[in-house]
Amino acid sequence: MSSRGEEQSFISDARRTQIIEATIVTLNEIGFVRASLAQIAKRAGISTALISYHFGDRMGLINRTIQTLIEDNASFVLERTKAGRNCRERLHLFIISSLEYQETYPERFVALVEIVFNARTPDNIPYYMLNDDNDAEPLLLELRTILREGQESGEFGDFDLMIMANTIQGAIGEHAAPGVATRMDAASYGAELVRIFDRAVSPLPARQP
Amino acid sequence: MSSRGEEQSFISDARRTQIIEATIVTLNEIGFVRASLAQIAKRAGISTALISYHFGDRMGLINRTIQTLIEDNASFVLERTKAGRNCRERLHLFIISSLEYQETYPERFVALVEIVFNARTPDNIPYYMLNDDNDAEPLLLELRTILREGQESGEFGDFDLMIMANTIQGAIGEHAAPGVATRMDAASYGAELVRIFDRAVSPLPARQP
Amino acid sequence: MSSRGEEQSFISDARRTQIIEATIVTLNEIGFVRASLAQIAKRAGISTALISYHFGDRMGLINRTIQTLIEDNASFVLERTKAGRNCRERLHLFIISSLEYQETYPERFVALVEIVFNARTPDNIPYYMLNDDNDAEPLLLELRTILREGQESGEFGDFDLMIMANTIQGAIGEHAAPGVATRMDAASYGAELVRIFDRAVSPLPARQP
Amino acid sequence: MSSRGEEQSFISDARRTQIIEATIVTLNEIGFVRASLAQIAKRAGISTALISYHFGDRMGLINRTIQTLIEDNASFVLERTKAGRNCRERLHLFIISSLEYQETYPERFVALVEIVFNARTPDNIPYYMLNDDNDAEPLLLELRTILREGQESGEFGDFDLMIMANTIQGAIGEHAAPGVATRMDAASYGAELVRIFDRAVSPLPARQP
DNA sequence: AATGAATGAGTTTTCATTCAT
DNA sequence: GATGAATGAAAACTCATTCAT
Repeated sequence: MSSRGEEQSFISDARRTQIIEATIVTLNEIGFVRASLAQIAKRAGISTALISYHFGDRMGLINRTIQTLIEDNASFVLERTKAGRNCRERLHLFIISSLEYQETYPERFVALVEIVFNARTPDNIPYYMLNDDNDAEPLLLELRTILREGQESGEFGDFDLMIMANTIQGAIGEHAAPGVATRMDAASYGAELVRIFDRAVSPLPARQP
Repeated sequence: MSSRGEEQSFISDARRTQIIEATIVTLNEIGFVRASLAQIAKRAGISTALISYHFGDRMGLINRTIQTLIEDNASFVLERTKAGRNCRERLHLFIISSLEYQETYPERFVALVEIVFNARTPDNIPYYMLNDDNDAEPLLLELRTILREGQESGEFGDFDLMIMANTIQGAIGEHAAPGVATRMDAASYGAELVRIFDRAVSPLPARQP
Repeated sequence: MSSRGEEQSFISDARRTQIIEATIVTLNEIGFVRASLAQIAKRAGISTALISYHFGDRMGLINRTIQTLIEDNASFVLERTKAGRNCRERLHLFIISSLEYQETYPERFVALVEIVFNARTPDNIPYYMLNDDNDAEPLLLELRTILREGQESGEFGDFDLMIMANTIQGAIGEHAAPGVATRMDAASYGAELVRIFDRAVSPLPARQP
Repeated sequence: MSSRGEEQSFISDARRTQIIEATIVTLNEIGFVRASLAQIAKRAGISTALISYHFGDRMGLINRTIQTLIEDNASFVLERTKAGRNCRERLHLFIISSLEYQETYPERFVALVEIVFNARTPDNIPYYMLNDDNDAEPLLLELRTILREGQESGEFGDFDLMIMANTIQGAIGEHAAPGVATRMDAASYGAELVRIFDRAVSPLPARQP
């Protein structure tokens, strides 16, 4: 509670933020495999020992970084999504704001991918295999909620919730695929995704000629 | 033509195959980052020097492995897909046989993912950013062909070719997502994907009630 | 200016000096080819990683070592040579003090030879082919200066400057040749060299009977 | 005695010669340190195992190579030197033909230097420290003989035999020093050396004005 | 005579981490 | 809070050599 303690905390927080930002830059420039503490420290302009001091060990830093990345992305998208007045609109907003985030902070998306697809727990479980259904992945949960409520309200037709949610999220991530982002900006890509999934989630109009 | 030359080639080829298989196992067990030559050699029951002898260097091995993985997957799927009598059927077969491959050789899919998302060229370009539209990625090309021909024949409606192709391929890969494969076998998952994308590619039925 | 900064610098400098001395010892004992970082570290009583830490890489260490060796030798000889009151005297002092240095620090001379005749640049240019006329080789430059000034003052006769300089320097180095140093100490060897080159540089008395 | 045996011997000899030539090329291109059997075999267009087969081990090859180089050089120079009708003439011929050899076969001289200054015996004695006075070094022996006989005949004055011999031989080698050979061809360099050492070996003319 | 296959030993270098200051 | 110093471990790679063929 002492002002000294707060002051130190401020400094610590700033340092941690700085290091995490340097980590994101490093992941973009040279990838997870080569992102050693030395490389990160160089980009942060500090010593490697200071990273260990603030994050305990390397995986501590990685975990804090991915946590930051997920939270940032989630808060950005969730804030914009909740403005939707019905499920279809919320789905549209989800797609569009997700792409807007990717376009605005491309390096954050790359850093996220680098960690998720490279990091493993000490017992060798890949991070991309970790997310048990309830924990983490707030965006996937939100997407499922939108879809479920849409089905319950009759706005959407019949489909498997998890599959549709994963498919939509996967499609969003594909904007970063090689050749795609260079060919089409996030808004156009989003518009097309909206068209595609509008049809995909619709209540079976194809069978009612 | 001498039996000597063939014999030696047999030995070499067999060794190379054995090492690539050990690489796939290693990538599954401990991931790309920890898949050192020592770990691979241990699983193959040989010395690390022998790997260098047969593949030049580590990236030589990685590149040969990914090439094998892509070719195997492609030939499996393409062979089954070509049996389709129209574009919709070929799309169905593409989805179903892709999932069948993933379910039959899950460790091959994981190995592919590990390499694609972790390897980088010497100038730090991620492998997942490499594929220019024409080169490599035979399955993505086939998928685009199916979709394009479907549009030309009127079987399919209007949508962006690349986006739809990427979306479908992404959705197929999501079968390996945590919780999905445990909840649903490849056949069921495929059936659901077929339903979803049948609607998504249909010629605008949603707007014709 | 802080005692902290100086202290740390002291530690680093001392370490670097210690490592260079261990390098010289190693070069004498087992030669350039076998002088691995491990061998040097063993003699210095430290880890190989510490060498890399202080010198970047192996060639960094080698280059710093040779630089030290050349500077030490040059300052020893130049200091004694400048006491000469005319060119002939300076030439005598140059020869004698060079041999004195070799006799006093024989291991430094060996280390220098080991590096110069074994090291190559990354593009395979031998170190013994590197010295362009102006750069480096301060002793050779001094020798040429003495000879040139002696010619200009009339103390010395006509001869090619570079050839005579190289010949004298070569002759000095030959004291370390097998059988020579064991047969004759530096002072006697120097006296004989002085006699020889006194005649060699003299203004053609042989043709003026 | 069988023609088969001779034939094989022919093949063996040719092979050995070929490998030694490849060794010389390799030593020139990349130096002793990097001249591995693999590099030599590559340049010879054969397998490394064949080198081991013909020379036992690496040092066997090196020793045969240096032996060849020394013999070639010696026979070239000795043949030309013996034509001299007195000691002074033989000294001139020795100097001139030595330089002619160096200019004609520069890569042989470099290879010799690379081996002599880099190779060490198993108990770490440098090759450049090996030559006991009688053995090997036929050219140094010849040079000493010329000088001794010149002194005995009165053609030459008083000087230390070994020192003068080493000095002359060192001066000859300096033609390969950086900047020298490019500035002056072997004939001019030889002429200047002859002038210099004519004075140096003369019977004390400097003291008789 | 010749080679491909194979390996153990050894190379340099980088790494994450600890510790005294 | 911050750093320079230091290290053991591990990385990829190269080497000389052996051996079966």
